[in-house]
Amino acid sequence: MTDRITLKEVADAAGVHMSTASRALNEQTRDVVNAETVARVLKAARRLGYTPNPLARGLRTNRTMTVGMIIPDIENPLFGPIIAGAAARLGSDGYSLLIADADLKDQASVARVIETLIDRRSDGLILATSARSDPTVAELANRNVAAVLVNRTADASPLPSIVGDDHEGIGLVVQHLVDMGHTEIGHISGPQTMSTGHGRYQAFLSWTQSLGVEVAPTAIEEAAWYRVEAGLHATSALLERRPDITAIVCANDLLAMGAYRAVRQKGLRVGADVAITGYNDTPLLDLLEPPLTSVRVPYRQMGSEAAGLLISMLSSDNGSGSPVSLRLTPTLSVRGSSGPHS
Amino acid sequence: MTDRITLKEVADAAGVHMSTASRALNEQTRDVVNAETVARVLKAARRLGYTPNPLARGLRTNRTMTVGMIIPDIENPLFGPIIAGAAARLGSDGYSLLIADADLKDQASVARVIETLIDRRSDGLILATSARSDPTVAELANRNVAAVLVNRTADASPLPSIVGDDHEGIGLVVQHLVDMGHTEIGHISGPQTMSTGHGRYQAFLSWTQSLGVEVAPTAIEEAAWYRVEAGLHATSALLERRPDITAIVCANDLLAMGAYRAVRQKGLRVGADVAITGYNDTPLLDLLEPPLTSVRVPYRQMGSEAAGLLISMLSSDNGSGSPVSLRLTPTLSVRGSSGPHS
DNA sequence: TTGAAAGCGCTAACAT
DNA sequence: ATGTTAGCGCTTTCAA
Repeated sequence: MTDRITLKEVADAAGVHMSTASRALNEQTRDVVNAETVARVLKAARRLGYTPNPLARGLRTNRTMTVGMIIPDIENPLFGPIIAGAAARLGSDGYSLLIADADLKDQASVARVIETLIDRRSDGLILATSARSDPTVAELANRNVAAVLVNRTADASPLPSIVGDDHEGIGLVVQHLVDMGHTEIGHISGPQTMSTGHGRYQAFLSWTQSLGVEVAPTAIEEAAWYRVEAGLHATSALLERRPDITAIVCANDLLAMGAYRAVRQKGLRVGADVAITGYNDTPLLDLLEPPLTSVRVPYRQMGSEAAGLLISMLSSDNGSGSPVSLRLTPTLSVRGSSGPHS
Repeated sequence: MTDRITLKEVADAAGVHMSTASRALNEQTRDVVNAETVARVLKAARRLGYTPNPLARGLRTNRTMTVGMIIPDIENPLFGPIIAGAAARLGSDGYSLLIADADLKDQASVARVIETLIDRRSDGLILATSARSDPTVAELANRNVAAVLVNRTADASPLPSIVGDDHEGIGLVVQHLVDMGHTEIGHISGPQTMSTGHGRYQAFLSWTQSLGVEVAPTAIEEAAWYRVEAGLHATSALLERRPDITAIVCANDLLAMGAYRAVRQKGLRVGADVAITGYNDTPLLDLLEPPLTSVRVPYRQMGSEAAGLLISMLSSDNGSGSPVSLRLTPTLSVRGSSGPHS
């Protein structure tokens, strides 16, 4: 690569000492320097194409202006918007985003990846990985690492989190199904080890109860993973047991895809015979026949807010004002898969 | 964060000088040091939990062990696997991945993002953005920045690239359609400003010709963007003009989704009346009715190969052995959308 | 085989 | 308002 201009060269070109050039270039300390000098330094810097060496600066200031993000499996379409939102917010504050993807099934890999990011001297971490009981969350808090959870959270997490409001989201779904005249409503829950799976399950119980919909334990089936196949099996089991069910609330879109298949395998029609709803409003699933009714979560904003929260944690010199977790409000995209009770 | 152990502390603990500790810790120079001393230093380092400060090291060595990656729009599901593949390969070689997403429609934003990555002293760059004529590609080459193009390439690119073999992929599709008895085959091409759009278009012409399928210019329609709506409009226009067409090769899956709609709007059945094929084999689209026939590109491998190529460029002390571009072989996923000619 | 010393480029006390 | 100085933690000559 081209040889880089150093601060000293800029200073020489401007006829001032290095430290004066440093002060002139730094917004914080600029006002201490003679205005005319500042102009001269800035001009020289621009002319020479000076860009500060972040390593030298970081070595001195002990900040890298880098944030690490751990993604469980980056191929999940969920994370694109989260990354994009975080990257944009970080970039506008001068931070860069270090990405590491870890295999969630392999706890050791998660730990290793986190260590890498810390060893890199990331100023803070954004975690998209956590299960409800995740030892690393507590450990990071203990080690006093600045970190934020996004999308999922841990039980009684010592780390702040930005998540979707699952209670609200499931409420929209259940309310909608009730409005459509359904009374026999089932639930394909996500894994109860994840906050989303657990939260949506609890929300389902809570809303059906408060809306006066009776839900027997037989109307609920847990999927072990967020996968199409798991949704297929769970729904098959559910329909076998409870053929009277006319609407199924799925804990996410992949499970809903499995439910589509199961319903069809039973010779029933999605939407007309059995209403199905998803969660996440994954792109392209509105192209299905029938298009999937799903809860839209503002994932891009989620990434952005997580970054913002972390930045505020990093820049609060005082330890005051403990950072506040956020619960983002979802909306319901009503489509053909959730027809009226016939 | 916790106070970090420095090399000096390790050296003191081991009762040697800092420079000896440095040599003992570095694989390259370890053999210069007394074996017993090495053991003592390593033990001390492990006991104290020493991790080298990458900023100090980078400042000294002028390498950050960081690679920057520019993504056009990270929300495109294409890039998840590419990122994952690259991150894995880089990680195993001690590199970290800096991600920046740029708005492709905004050339200035692309340039800004690239500068950020360079200013960060990334050792090299992976670009997933380039159009066929992209000034930044030439500029990077001129500036002698180590960089690799992935997924797309530029015309006569001075930078090596890892892309899918579009000629091969379209060949699989056309051959398949011919096998199914189709003789009136149309093409919804991608934007000709992108190498994928152009390459697949050329491949379509080439394969139809060599397989003896006559293709009038009226059988081809260009979509201005890779979007569902563009596919819808283009396909509508195509079918309006050429109602005799029984098979449509789409330049990517989103365009194919638009084609589904257009075909249905004409009161025709996808698969039975008009065969449709896509490109990319986007997850979940096999769940459509009918499931989409599409060309599968090994995107994860693509990311991995790109990283590997860049690493080899970075570590070749000699300027010899110019890096070799790669063209990865795709496969065809045949599904219900490409039925036989009836 | 090991130690001493310099310096990568920057910031921040301290001095003027 | 500006210059002097020290030092962040490391690698790497040069000496011993």
